[in-house]
Amino acid sequence: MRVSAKADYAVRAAAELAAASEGPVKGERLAEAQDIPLQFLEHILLELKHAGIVRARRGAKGGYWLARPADSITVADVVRAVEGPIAHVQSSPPESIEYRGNAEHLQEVWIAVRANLRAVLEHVSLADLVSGDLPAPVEELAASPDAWAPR
Amino acid sequence: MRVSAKADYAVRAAAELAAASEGPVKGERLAEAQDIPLQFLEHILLELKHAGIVRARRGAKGGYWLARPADSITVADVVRAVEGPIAHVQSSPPESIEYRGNAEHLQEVWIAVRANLRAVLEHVSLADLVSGDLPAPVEELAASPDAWAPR
DNA sequence: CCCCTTCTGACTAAAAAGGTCAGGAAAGTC
DNA sequence: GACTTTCCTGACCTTTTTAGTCAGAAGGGG
Repeated sequence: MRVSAKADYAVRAAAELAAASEGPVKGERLAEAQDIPLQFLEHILLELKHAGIVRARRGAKGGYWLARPADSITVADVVRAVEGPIAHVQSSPPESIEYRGNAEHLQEVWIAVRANLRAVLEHVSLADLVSGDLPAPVEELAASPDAWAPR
Repeated sequence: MRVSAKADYAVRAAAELAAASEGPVKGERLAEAQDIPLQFLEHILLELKHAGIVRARRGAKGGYWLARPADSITVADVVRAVEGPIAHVQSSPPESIEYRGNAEHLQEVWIAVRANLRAVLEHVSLADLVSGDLPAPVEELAASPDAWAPR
């Protein structure tokens, strides 16, 4: 139930790309802007490229840019590209698990958990993230003081 | 963003305890009922005991039982006991992370993610889980066919 | 042709995941 | 008091994941 450094880095780099209006951005600039180890970042960017989220060109004047408009790429897209499916249980998707005995309804709980994760991650685009103008339901979640309390 | 086998096992064992109306339940019975490796389960039960969720007695007629009524223990309690804090990013709680540059609003996103996780996990009690009578908002989440679609 | 930058695979160290094994310690029974 | 039962605990183990680093190949630009 935790977010890996890789996923965090990936989203931050993608946000930086979303904000770069023109031309390819060098890996080094992304690494500096977000304070990410360069060599690790390049591996992440490669994964994003393979997932079709990012494009790249080599050589002088080379760099990375988003393959699609920033408002059509969600945080979920980026996280899935580097971490795989969201909210798997024991490495299987919750809809494919069969629970027995008194745990039968646990499946519905995990499904609800995933649905609520998706409700945030699939509705925040990179454009939203950069502008800070998050979808209203997400904004509301983050506005509650209770959401900021540790536990 | 995944649920470990340990957490899954812990919740299932706790559900089984919640359903056992009377007397201590032996580890072996729990293991059989939920098809969990016995020795691994005992370690998990020990963690639940240390967290004050479960109690135990040794010897003949010994076993495990819930330390509190089943409707006052949530799935979140059990998951936290074995997995630690929910929705940490890079091993830190989201409210303590400072993002720079174009990723500034990422913090709000992770906060919203955690809030939505809590919205499910902290509101489903072991009693709810066993009866199958989940809180209405959770039920609604799980009812949507979209929530069952892989992605 | 040379420099720049991405691309790729190999490698590594440390931690986590998912267990197993062996024995000790309390509680109950004969 | 011996014996059985069951929990309790630490040590150990294998595999996978995490979070990187290193070295070099390959493609673009001037």
